[in-house]
Amino acid sequence: MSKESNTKYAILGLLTTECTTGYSMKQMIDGSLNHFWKISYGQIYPILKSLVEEGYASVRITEQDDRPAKKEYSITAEGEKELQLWLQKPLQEIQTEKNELLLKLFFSRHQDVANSIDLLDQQKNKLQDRYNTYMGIKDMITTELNDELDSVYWIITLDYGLVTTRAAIDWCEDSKSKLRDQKEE
Amino acid sequence: MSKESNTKYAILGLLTTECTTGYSMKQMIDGSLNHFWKISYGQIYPILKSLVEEGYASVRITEQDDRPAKKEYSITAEGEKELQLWLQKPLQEIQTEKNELLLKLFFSRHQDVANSIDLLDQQKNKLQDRYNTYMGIKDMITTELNDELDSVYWIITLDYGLVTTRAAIDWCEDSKSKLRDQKEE
DNA sequence: TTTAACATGTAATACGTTACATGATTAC
DNA sequence: GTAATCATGTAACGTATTACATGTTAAA
Repeated sequence: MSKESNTKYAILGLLTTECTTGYSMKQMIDGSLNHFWKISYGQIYPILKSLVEEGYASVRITEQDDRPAKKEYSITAEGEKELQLWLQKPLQEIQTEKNELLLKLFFSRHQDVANSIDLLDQQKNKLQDRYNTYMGIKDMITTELNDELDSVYWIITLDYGLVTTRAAIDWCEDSKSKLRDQKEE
Repeated sequence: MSKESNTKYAILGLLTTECTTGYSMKQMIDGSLNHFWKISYGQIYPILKSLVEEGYASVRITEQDDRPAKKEYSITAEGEKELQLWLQKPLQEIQTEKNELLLKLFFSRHQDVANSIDLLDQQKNKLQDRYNTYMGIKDMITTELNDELDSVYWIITLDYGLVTTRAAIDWCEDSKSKLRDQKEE
């Protein structure tokens, strides 16, 4: 049983949105799926090709007056069926996500506490930036797209980023306190 | 500028603990670093070899009466210096962690809401199991190892797992409510 | 005797990124 | 003219997993 990657389904799913070209998919992923998925052109184009070969998508080349020609992909009936099957398939085990900060802290026993606190501050800043970005997107969705039926799912996925990032930010502060307390002892 | 992997430093760091063999490192990682790092034998043994070649570690073969012979590694002065440098190096950018559930939810607009709720329940159960495991380890550390100086860092890394998992569990419930609300409309 | 735990290692494969390569069109 | 955006693609490389391969010792 191979641990089949979901990347293929990310592309297939994007074919059900307004994304029809490899280029626009990349933009969509970098923009809206950014906090839970990423993908490079080095994967997108070969996967699109293979989706056509498998019968899950079709292509046609569209000439444009004002832009370079593009390949427009659309999902086939078979592709939609395949997507449905994947959506209904049970989730795989949650994989451990590597965390550089935690790895460093784990080996920081003989290290100066000041350095650990500095690392925690670095992380907190990065997390705070991320949090603000998500908040900005959420505001945009709730004010501009409140009528869209789809927006519930957008909000849900964004909220995941927000709540877990918030928890991580608070943890940074907590951990700094713990380290300062220990220093005094 | 290559995006140098931290895996080498995970091994180097383990050499500062009671772990001296590839086998015991694997156990340690699967046990105690489990929520923020993982590694396979296919990486451990080649990396240990390369650490020796780089002068960061040394080996000796130890025969045992009751067990198969093992290779015991120790960190060298140079290795410790290298580890220090890494500990003090600024954190890389936080990478986006792929999340199968969020990917599925993002493409669930035309899907039956019941299926989305089912996926959220699956995730919640997995998260709850994980949370309980972390709690068990934390109890063990706080009751049995409270005297150890090192325990602060263990607690901190564990707490990260606890607070982010807790946040994710709550998010699952929230999201289920949101989907149910929308269904009624 | 056979299973589990201890112990080490390599080869094939999968997955993903980055660099490379090309070229059109638009806006400054 | 030149930078930015649009647009597609491949080759080389890095990273990590899995399967394969081997063997010891202890406990049931």
